[in-house]
Amino acid sequence: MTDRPAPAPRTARALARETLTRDIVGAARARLAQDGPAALSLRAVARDVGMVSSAVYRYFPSRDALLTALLVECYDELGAAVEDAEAAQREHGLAARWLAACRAVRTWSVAHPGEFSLLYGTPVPGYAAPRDTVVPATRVVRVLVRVAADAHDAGARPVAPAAWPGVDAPVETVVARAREYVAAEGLFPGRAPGETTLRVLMAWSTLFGAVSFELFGHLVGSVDDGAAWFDAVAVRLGADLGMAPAGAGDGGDAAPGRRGR
Amino acid sequence: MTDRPAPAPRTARALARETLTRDIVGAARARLAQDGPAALSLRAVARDVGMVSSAVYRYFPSRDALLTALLVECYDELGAAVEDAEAAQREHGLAARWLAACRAVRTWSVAHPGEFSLLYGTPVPGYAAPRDTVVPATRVVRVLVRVAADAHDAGARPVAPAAWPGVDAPVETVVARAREYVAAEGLFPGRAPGETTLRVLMAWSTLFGAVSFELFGHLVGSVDDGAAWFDAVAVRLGADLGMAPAGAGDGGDAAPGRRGR
DNA sequence: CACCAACGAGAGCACCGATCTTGCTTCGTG
DNA sequence: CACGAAGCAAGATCGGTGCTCTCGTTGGTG
Repeated sequence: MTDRPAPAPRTARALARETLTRDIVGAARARLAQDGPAALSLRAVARDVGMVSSAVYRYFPSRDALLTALLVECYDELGAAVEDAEAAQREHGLAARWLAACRAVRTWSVAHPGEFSLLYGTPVPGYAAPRDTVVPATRVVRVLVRVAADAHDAGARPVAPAAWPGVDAPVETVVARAREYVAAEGLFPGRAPGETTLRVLMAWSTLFGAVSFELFGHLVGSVDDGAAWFDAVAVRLGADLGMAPAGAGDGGDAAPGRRGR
Repeated sequence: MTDRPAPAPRTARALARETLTRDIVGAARARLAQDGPAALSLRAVARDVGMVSSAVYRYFPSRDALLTALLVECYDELGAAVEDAEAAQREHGLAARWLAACRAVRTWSVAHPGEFSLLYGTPVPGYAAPRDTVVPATRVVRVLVRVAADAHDAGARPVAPAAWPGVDAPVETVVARAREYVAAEGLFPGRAPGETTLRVLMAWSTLFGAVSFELFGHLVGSVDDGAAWFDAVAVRLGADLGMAPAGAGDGGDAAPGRRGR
């Protein structure tokens, strides 16, 4: 929780423990990538590392703890992939950053379907994600918020829909908690508008849904080229946030809302 | 596959088989609702119906077959719920129909989280959904397409985004297969526009993502009121399709696209 | 050096899906 | 009506799982 500088594991035992722990996680990672989270058997990973199942319990108190370690590792890997992809486009404008971040989500997920299932699929029956996982889990959406914040700074505004009968809750209260979090983390210059905040959360839901549908086969017969489909989705999500590519329309990096109000 | 009229199970044996099969599915359904699909044990449902595990294999050749039966039952239940909700609003305009269909997706899913996990969660490791499941699985998206088609008929047009650099595939080809399906099923009067088709698929992905995030806890800390959050999402998805509630704006049931082109 | 904690191995528990054999009941038909 | 065939439930069995316990052994340290 606080500082854990890992002060040079002198003893051979501590060193062996560290490497063995990594070996176990690595073997579990391999099985996860191959068979998915539901088929991840503690005994199988024990065999893979040449141990007996009971010996693994010296390193992880339960199968759930091993799952948690994989969870944070995968969350961090995906988060880093998205962060790096976005950062690499920092010179190429908001649209390029948004598109790169979105594409990174799909790229990593398609390359790691088993890990994706672990992160975002059906939770394991009796398993409740511990606190350690929530911070790495937010890295992706933080990138999306940051790009949206810069777009907002550049003048991008999502179009607020007209009032629909029977839908009365104002946007600001729907995403009140999200706005508090964004403010507390300093992700937005000033106070994040409710409409933008909602659209980012919505975009994240859409990205996840699109990847999930593609990976789990809910789009067979409707979409052939997953990458092209995802690009089209990402472009529209960006446009819905008020973004426009550089050189399009009025020449600004971000176009203002498509209709005044 | 062909006609299977189930010609009045005369014999007591066939009747007992039918009721027992229903009992097994019912018990499995109860366990599914309580513990989720991963914890669905064939032995447990056998105990619930007062049988030995091996006896269940007289009725279902494997656990996967039982899962398939549950799958089609749940797909049909969700599909019927969405169809009924939409049909009930047929007199109240397109926006009301769209909102009702969207809400029905969430309502059923929140009421049946275990079943939702089975339908849309991580696929069971070695399980591949058989052909019997694809038709019931499409009922929800068919409703969405039908409402979008009627909205298109009334003049609703989604806004096509500006061209983004690096994204070149035209919309029509991205959703070509979906358009073929829609045309073959006669869901759209005339040929469905690519932009509308894509937006419907996108909306379905968003609805699924929003429900999934809420059910699996990916929104804790960001959204408190799941129903209000979902309403806000559904409204924007409808607006992105070009819909507007009756009486809003120019008074039409569906407003034309918010910006010319 | 002597002690103790960490360690790996093995046996064992309860549970799982799936298969096979063994009798018993019921059905349809000669 | 009777008898064979088919359907049926039960039990044993097999390999697998997560997890706990008890052993020797080994490594680090007072």
